[in-house]
Amino acid sequence: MSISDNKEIEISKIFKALGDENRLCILRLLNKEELCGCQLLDELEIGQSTLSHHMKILEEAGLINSNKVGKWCKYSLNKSGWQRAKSEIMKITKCLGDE
Amino acid sequence: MSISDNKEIEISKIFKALGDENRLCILRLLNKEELCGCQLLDELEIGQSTLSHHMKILEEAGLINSNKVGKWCKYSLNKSGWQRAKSEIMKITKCLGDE
DNA sequence: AGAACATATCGACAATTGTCAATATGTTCT
DNA sequence: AGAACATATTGACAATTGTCGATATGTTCT
Repeated sequence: MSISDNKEIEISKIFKALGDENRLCILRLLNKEELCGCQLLDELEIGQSTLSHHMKILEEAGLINSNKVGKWCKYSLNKSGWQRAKSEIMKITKCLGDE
Repeated sequence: MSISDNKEIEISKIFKALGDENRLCILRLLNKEELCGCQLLDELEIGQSTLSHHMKILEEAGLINSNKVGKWCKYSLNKSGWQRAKSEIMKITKCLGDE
């Protein structure tokens, strides 16, 4: 469950969360499938505490959901944060004629 | 003219550029109209050198164009960076069913 | 109960970032 | 030429961020 669905999330927080290579990599991996932390660790060149830190930032930005199942924590993409990021981009670029 | 149109711009650089409140504010202002630095300064609570720094980051990310006209520098939104940001978001969230 | 595992938190540290004042560069006007 | 203006650059500094190792918490298995 996302802890931030009901909060007013600052849009800059979302973009900040997207502005790190490791976090973008995590998001691309989660696009393919739901994964737990230890699976993500296999794919990335970072330590466990660093991963945990990144997941917290992504969750607080509303970009992912986390679901504790036994000793695992399964992470997946959360639609609402993405929707906000996209609509903000649409809003700012509307004079450019999106297509 | 943008100095970065012909360069390969990293996607995280674009999101980093979007992850600052002042820069988002600048972009929202430029959405309404082309503006020069001194006009932007009137709207923001930052010093001139700080503004110049932000404009450089936005330009290097490919999000704005700058056009020197006499002693003024006129800034406007640049389509290509926005297109990349949007298409990256679309790519990562395709499993969520964009609409 | 104890071992092995998954994740979170804490404290420390280096790197990056946002900001400013001062200065430099370049333009326009008198 | 000199004054006034617009912007860029430099150097300094504080705040934030990404990273790690160590430790804590909680779960599963034997």
